[in-house]
Amino acid sequence: MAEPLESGQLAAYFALTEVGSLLQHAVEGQLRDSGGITYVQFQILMRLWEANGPLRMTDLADGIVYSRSGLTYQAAQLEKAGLVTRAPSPDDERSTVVELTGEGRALVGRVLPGHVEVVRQLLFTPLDDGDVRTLGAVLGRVRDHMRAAPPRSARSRRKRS
Amino acid sequence: MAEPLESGQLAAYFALTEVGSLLQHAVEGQLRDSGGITYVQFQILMRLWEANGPLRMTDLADGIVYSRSGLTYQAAQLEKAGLVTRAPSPDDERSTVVELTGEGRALVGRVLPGHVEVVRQLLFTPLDDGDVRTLGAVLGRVRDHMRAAPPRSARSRRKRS
DNA sequence: TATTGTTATACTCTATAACTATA
DNA sequence: TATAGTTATAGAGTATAACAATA
Repeated sequence: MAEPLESGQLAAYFALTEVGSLLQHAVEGQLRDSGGITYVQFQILMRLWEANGPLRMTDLADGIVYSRSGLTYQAAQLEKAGLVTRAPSPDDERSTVVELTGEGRALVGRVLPGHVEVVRQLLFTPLDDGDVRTLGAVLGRVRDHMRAAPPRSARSRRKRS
Repeated sequence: MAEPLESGQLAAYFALTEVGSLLQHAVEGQLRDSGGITYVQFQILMRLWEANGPLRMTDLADGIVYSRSGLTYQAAQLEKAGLVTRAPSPDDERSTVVELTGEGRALVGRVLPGHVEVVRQLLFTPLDDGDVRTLGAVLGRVRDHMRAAPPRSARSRRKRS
């Protein structure tokens, strides 16, 4: 174990981290300027937006790598900003369900186009359709692999099944 | 402007962000456990390690998206930990040159194999050589494009030419 | 005057542990 | 006893602006 990566692997790894980093910073700037929200908050709002309905805190936490207290903090911020509501779940009194307000939905609608534009210009401008398909396929495979083998940090409370 | 992304683009974008995020978290855990350093600190050490000699603060800042004061802070942390030295440049008295100490070099040597192993297991296990080549080529093109068109945040002091 | 870097400050974010309440 | 979530606290990281020194 612990042989060095091949140079091709190293190049791919470095390119991936640099692209991810530059993209994230550009996106963070756009989100701050156009909506006054952070990237984490945007992720939370997007999950709620996609869900098109209320989600439990636990469901929100899955996929967004995060401590539970951190999520509570962010949910409180978003609630203060009037973008989401929190209420006890009818099904399970222990759970809190979070839902997008009209204002939250409006904010996503206002912010998303610019977000998409940044991503398009930075990420997709130099790629043709074949590149995009390939990229999606390869990274999709990697993502599935990562999800299946979650060594995350072996530090959090046992998650799910 | 502001048309939605094609679904293929969206899939590629989501896969990229999720892979980047999961990978970064896994790597952060490994760096903390094996070397007691953060990812940012690791990036700084790696740049110095690759440079194989002293670098000015400004050179260090390039490539690591970062405010200058943030870099000063991290360099101070690394100096306190005995991993780097800082000294005024002989060429330009305004500049500070940062250099890896023996201890810093040893730390990189100690941490890098495990780092590589995490990356290999998470990122490269599900990929064959062709995938890796393609991924590196496509992302390399994106990276070059991003470097050329740096809208970063149009907020920092003008950088370079 | 422009550039390099540091400092002071204030704020945001994050994690850990302790705690409450429900299943 | 286990699970869902919150709170308290404390620390690390970041950015902005003001600053000093050199080119």
